[in-house]
Amino acid sequence: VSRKVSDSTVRRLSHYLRILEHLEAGDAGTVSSEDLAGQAGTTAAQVRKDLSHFGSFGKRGLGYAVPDLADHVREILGLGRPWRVALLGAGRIGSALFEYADFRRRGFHIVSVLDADPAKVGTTWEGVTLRHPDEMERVVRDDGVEVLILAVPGEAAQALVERAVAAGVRGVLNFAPVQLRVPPGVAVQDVDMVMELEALAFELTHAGGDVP
Amino acid sequence: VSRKVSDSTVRRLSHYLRILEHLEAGDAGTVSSEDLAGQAGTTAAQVRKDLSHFGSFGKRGLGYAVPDLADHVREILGLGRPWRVALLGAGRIGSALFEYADFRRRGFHIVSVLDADPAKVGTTWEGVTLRHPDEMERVVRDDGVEVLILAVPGEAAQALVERAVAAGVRGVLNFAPVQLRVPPGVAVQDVDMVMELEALAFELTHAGGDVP
DNA sequence: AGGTGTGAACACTTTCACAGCA
DNA sequence: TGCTGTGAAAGTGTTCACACCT
Repeated sequence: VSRKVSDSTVRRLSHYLRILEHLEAGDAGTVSSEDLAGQAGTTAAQVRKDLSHFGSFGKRGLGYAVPDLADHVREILGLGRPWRVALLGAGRIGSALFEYADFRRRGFHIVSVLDADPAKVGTTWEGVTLRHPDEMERVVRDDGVEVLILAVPGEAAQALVERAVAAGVRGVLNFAPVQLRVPPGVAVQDVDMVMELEALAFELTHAGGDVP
Repeated sequence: VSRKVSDSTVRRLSHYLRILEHLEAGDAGTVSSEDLAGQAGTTAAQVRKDLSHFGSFGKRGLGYAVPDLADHVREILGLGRPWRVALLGAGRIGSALFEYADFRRRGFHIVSVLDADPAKVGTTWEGVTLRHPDEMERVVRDDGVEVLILAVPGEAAQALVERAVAAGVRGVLNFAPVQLRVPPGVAVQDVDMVMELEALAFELTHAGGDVP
């Protein structure tokens, strides 16, 4: 028996979690779907529907207990355990991502870094020694890598992903502007900043409302 | 008279454009919706429907002329002219974005950089002198800034956006993990890398298919 | 009262299937 | 013939409205 949960629902859950952690840090012991919706920029019905796919976490007439709901959402998203992540590409974007503290805060630990630049291979970043992509298979196996953050220029992306997947990686966060081909069972999330800017350009261009 | 175009359609158009520019660089003088769909990871019907919102660009029995269609898509997305962009936040992520060549290639020109760090203010990056956010209004006016890339730590985001918008900015590409409040007529696109990783974690966790 | 959980109504998107033109 | 452009059908996601619990 399986119910499909939409991608938008998952994204919203992630957003709710951010807000809940904010509330946890503050005083609030309880929130209503109305409150949460307000802060997340959605509707109360949407919040309740999203949560209802996974269980009944609220108390009627009261709302949701903040720490309790936060725990549930973390569990739903699969954040109940740490994730072992490899960073592929130690260039500008790669190094920025490596230092991005919010990843670790949510349990995503960058345990390996790979880069083809001989000047970088062998150096150490906060205790992680940079390796050459030739060592992909060994690194994935030895470090127990589950997820790959792909921040390489683009031409090399597909070949590297194939090796990573063959070695056991099951998820890829892809910053390369290419359509990756992966076998079934492997999850890919694309981050395309040019696409976002273009969506913005479109909105601004067609601001008046109508399209020919 | 106004037809609404869905966000997903716009994202796909951006994707098509990337593929078309690839084809342009190669030999291909013409593509079918089938071809394009294959490379974009969608269906032929979807491609045709997406394009049909804006006109009839193909020839029946033949397909689409590549350079012609590329031009049309560029025009649709609002890339027919350059865009003046300001970068707010010259930290790790900000500096990576500044050097991201694909922005310029598509006509997004970073004409101003602002950062609160006194050690950075006054220095010059590829001909752009870093300014302090206090000068926001002057910078937006003098440099003709239309779009803001927001790459600041998060607490400061809302206040800075309000000033930028008041000064005339109409679009924001937001990397700060906060829900920005902007007046109607201002477009915001959020890029949340933690959310992407969480979507990945969710997929991997619920791989077997079913949800309680 | 007050706010959740949810089936049913609604809105939007994608897919189908085919008429129509090069 | 081959492939586009497009109404109609199917499928998905969102909103409504209210029964139900505390």
